[in-house]
Amino acid sequence: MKYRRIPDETIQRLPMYLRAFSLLEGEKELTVCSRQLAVRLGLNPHQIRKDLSYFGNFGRPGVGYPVQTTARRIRHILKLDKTQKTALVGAGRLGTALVAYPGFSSFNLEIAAVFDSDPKKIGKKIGHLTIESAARLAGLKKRNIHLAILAVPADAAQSVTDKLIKAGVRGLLNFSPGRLKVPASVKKIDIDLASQLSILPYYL
Amino acid sequence: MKYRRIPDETIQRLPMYLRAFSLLEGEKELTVCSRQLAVRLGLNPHQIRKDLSYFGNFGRPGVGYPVQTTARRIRHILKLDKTQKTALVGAGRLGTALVAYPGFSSFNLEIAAVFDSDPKKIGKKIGHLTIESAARLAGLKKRNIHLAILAVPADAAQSVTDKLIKAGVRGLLNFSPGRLKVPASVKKIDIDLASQLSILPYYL
DNA sequence: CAATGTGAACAGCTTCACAGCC
DNA sequence: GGCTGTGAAGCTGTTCACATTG
Repeated sequence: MKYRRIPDETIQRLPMYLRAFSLLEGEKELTVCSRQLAVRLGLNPHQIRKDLSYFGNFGRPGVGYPVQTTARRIRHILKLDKTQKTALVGAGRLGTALVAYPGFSSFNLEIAAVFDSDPKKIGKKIGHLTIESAARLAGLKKRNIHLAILAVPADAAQSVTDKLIKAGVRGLLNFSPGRLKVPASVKKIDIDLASQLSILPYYL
Repeated sequence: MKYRRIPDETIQRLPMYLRAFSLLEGEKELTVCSRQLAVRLGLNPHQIRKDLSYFGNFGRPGVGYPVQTTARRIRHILKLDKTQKTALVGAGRLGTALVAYPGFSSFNLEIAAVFDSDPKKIGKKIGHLTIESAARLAGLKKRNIHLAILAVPADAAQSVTDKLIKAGVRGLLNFSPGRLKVPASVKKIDIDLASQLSILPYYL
């Protein structure tokens, strides 16, 4: 396939594909076809084939997709073949829940540091991590941490973000509501819990 | 404007608009034009005008949008002009964090009941709510609760969902990964934390 | 003159149809 | 015959230009 820009939507579906392929790996399946995958994931087989084809020829006509190879290749594309360290800023209830969240490890994601600005929290432990002062954010670059999760109150979000970016963070998962300005070189994903929930009543 | 189907994306932006208009209400602004709003929200003025125009004539040419009226109308469209009660299923760390989450109330959203299947947790309190047995989910209809947040482990998600739907729930905010089958009459929004985070390394 | 509302142009993603391969 | 990969068609959402209104 000649080069075409890969849609963001395709990237967003890759973790779903990876999860499915990992499961199939565990089930010792050797190959899987787009039709079976589509049933498992509740989407269209054409979509799956198109998505995977953006990255080269994953499958073999007449056979399907080799489970192990494809899993490996998706992991590689998402850069999840090595553990990705993430910093968490905000050791409130949401932050604490995220540290304990069991879903990250299967994607090779690891929360490797926790920061908070509240002096009373600094030095305390969450799981096996010690809460550090926000002043130490600048050290992230040396620790090779380039991803961060933002779980701080809205009024602190922008200033923390600025510090993170100065410290070399280039990917941000933002739980705080409202607008967060980041340079184009930084990828930001917003999860606004209240907005998401407030959409539901509309459909009642 | 003659009737046209309203894009889902437009609905998804309404909470953002509502938040902005609520803020402006607090600032005692009387009107606001799409250009100002666009700057505040970091998007395109055309987009805002198009979005709002789906619901009738909100604004006045030459003037802008009346802050209070528009806020009220968006609240009405989203059915947030009355408090919307939500059930939370899963009193783990994530569930606990959600009960305490401060962002819901400004949208008139209220977590009004908490359920868990662990007998050790039942009867305990989270904030001012008492954790109830999952067996009591069937009573949601009588309590006039039609929305639910699902924060249970993946393997319990489908069976809980089936119970919720039997109990009359018609809107679901789902935090569990993997596919959840719901009838077309039920609106489901998925928040897959691990998938979201695992997209970030791709862009590094 | 300022700003909305909207048909139309545009862009991007999804679905389709089928050629090519196993 | 079964299944992938892909150009093309179809569809949906965004951006634009401008007529219209205050």
